[in-house]
Amino acid sequence: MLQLPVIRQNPNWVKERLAVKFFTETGLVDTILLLDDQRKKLQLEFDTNQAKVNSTSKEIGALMAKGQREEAESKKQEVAALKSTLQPITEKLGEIEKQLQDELVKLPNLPSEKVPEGRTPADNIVVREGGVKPQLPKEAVPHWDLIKKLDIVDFETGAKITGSGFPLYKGKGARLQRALIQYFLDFNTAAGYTEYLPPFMVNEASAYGTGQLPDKEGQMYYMPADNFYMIPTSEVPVTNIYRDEILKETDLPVKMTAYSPCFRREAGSFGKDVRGLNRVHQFDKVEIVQLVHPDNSYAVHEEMINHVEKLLNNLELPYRILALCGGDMSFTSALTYDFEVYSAAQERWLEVSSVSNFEAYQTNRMKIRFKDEKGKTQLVHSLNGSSLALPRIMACLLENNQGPEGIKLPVALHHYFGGDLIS
RNA sequence: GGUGAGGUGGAUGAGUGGCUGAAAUCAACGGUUUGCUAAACCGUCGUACGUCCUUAAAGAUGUACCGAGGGUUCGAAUCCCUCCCUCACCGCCA
Repeated sequence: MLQLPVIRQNPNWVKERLAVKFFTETGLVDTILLLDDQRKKLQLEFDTNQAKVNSTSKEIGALMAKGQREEAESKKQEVAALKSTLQPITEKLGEIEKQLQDELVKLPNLPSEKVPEGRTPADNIVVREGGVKPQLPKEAVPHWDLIKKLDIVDFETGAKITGSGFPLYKGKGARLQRALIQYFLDFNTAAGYTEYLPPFMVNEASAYGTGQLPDKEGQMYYMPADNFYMIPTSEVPVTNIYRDEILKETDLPVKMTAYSPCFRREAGSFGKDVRGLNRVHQFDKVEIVQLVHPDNSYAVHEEMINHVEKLLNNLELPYRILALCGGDMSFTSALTYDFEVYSAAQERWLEVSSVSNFEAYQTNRMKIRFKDEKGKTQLVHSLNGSSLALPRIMACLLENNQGPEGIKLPVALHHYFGGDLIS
């Protein structure tokens, strides 16, 4: 959620930035300012009336103590009159506050100045590429054929147990998942991230805090009996750890990492996007999250990108880093870099990580603040990134490293997997 | 799921209708003292939204908030109702 003072101070600039995201309902900005104005007026009115009620009530107490009952009674009537004028004000104030909140939530985060212009994924800018694309032999096949041949992921049985898009990992496939999770977590904790294993369902307040609600409600699995949501990423529970907290400046940066399965309904997906492991309803992911001083967030963003890049280098996968254009960024992000790995048999790039700076957008909703050296309370900045999402990493490892003897794993995984070959 | 006890500021914890936005202690922060550390002493030490004042900072002032929401009352942390959570015991169970 954008900070009201920011909108107040520079509504036109806000509108300009929103245009970069192709957010056209700029009338919202004016509506918000209008509501804010009304709110202030009503609050002043309420406060002055309520102050009178409070002081008169005290007088009544004093009169009663002195036994002056008649005066007390007449004061009581005064209060009653005040309260009847107060009632409509209170109601109106409540309404306006709710409206203001509702409208405020509809505004996406403002893109940073670094965000490239553009409307579609084609406008994203390749920042850099790394690794080497393998030259695959003619008989090379996509991962959905490989997993069948090797019998390491069983989609049919997953569909029988649950439904399509719920893969059942088996044997070395299950083991590879475990190895990757373990490796990623070790890599992150070695870089100073504290490991968490969070709840996989969250309540409404948490889903709202990171911006899944109300924007992406349909993307989450919902458990109506308890009003819980299955997490679409561990970002949700992990960032919410510090909801409504005021940190000390010396606590910053807070660096957290967590593994979790991720649940996504992926309503509306179709075609080659969903083939095999390319897009599934349940997948595993290790996430990194940081809460940082607002002055540092862009430096930290770079640091996180380098961190994820190192991981991909260690996995010996060809990758590229994209700066997402205004039209392709998420609602809540101020700047996002996507990481894609090259899936050699499908001959396409697959997104495996998205590293974003949210500035104060999430933390304003969650009220995650810190006291600066002057003792002033301000919002921290939040960032997160995948490190990494497993299924597509697995798809690429399988496709890119296939050979006559089987799948050769990168050195970094040998220890974790307990071997160097899937055959 | 049942029964009982609770939920107060960073922590402990007092507060059963007005003098309580909240005692006290601890922690934290600033200072004095000290060769250094410790101790001692002094001071500061909730959040949000407004208003006034100011270039701003600071300051003054109002309102709300003692798990959440509602109610009673002139007046609620305090009484009542609903919900949530925590703890203990029982039941069930990985």
